[in-house]
Amino acid sequence: MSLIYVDGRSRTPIYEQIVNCVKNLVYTGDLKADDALPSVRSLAAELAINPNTIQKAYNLLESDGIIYSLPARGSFISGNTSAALEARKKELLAELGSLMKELKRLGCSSDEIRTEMDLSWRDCDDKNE
Amino acid sequence: MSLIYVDGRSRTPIYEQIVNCVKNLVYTGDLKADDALPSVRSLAAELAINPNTIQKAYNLLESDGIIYSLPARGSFISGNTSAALEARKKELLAELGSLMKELKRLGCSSDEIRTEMDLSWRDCDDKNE
DNA sequence: TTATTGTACTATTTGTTATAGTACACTTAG
DNA sequence: CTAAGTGTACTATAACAAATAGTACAATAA
Repeated sequence: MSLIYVDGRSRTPIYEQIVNCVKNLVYTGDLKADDALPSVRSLAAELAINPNTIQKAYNLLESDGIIYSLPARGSFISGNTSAALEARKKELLAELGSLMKELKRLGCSSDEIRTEMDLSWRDCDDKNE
Repeated sequence: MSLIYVDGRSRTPIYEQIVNCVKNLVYTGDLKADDALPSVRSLAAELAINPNTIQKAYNLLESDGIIYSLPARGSFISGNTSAALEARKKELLAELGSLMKELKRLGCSSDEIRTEMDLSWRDCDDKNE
């Protein structure tokens, strides 16, 4: 079973979830350079979605420099992914920033946010143990 | 000119942006109980979008208890909006939480996040001056 | 009276997402 | 060599949400 998962009820498109999922797996080290990804067809079967959706995700990953694909061979993690992933982190930090601003506009106190932040941080630890 | 604005390039639907915008204005005190909202038609004209989109947003706001509408009169801020807005804050805090978790999975350090957080906080101050 | 208000419709358009199906050239395992 | 599996490239369609277009009605306010 692969490490890639998807939430059909989410508002974010499936192909985008896959893109993010693979990026995260690379960043955490679960996937390293030249590791093979599941084939388009097998991953489609496993996630019970259309192969075209997987292909779309893989295409995006390739144009982002995260993976490379060899016809008749498979798809693999790129050798140099750091730049692309740094960009991904910047994206997420930007999201965090605008969320913060909206919360502040809503009258949320700095302490309130800090509390939520620490809570999530600790909650994340629990899952990793 | 009204305080309500919209970003046509955003992925979040226009009607949802309007809903959030009004909620924020109430929370910050820019809109108080029984204040009149722009009429469906005038706001549509001002934002250069379809009246039906405004109506959809107003309907959602009404079912959320944020506003009330009187036929042939207009739409106005509700008297008791605290419960609904507390819920909105909870929503945003939950978003913040999952964003935090993803950043942590990406290997983002607690300090890195704290820095971004402080930066956004200060940036928000600047705009309000 | 006249203009403006919220409201309620139906129909249509647009864009994105996802599915369905086919086909081709290539590699690998047997 | 054969057969299965690979990425890739198509076209067509379905499904859905979002937004637009247009009309109509009853009530209010100037």
